[in-house]
Amino acid sequence: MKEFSEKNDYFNNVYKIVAKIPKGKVTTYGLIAETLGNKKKSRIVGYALNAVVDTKLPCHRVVNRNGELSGSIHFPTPTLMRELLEKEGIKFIDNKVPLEKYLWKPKAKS
DNA sequence: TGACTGACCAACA
DNA sequence: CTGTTGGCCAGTC
Repeated sequence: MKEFSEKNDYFNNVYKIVAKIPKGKVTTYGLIAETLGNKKKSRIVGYALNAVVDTKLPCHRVVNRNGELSGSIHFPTPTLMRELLEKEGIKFIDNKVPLEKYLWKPKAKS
């Protein structure tokens, strides 16, 4: 049985942070991973969103380091991700998000 | 049980 | 600039 150890809840940490992303802002996998510990875990962040089916998580606000919607391919429709972000007031540039404007920094602790 | 895969990132040739 | 390699963790076959 899995205990409630924080080390085992790496996914949980990701969900918590992603769920806290304010509207009209975006964050990156690497940034979340770095906040949790190391950037090398960035893979786990992306994997967490795919492994767990939780529509409550604004996964569309999570982009890669380059601001590209790499996760959009896993959405019901590849354009859904962009539509949601645009609806929140985010302007796309070359099919990417200008992180300098909309980048939101997650906090390690609530 | 062991090996492969995956929504990433950074360094190196 | 492109291609390859290493690193992390969890889930699936």
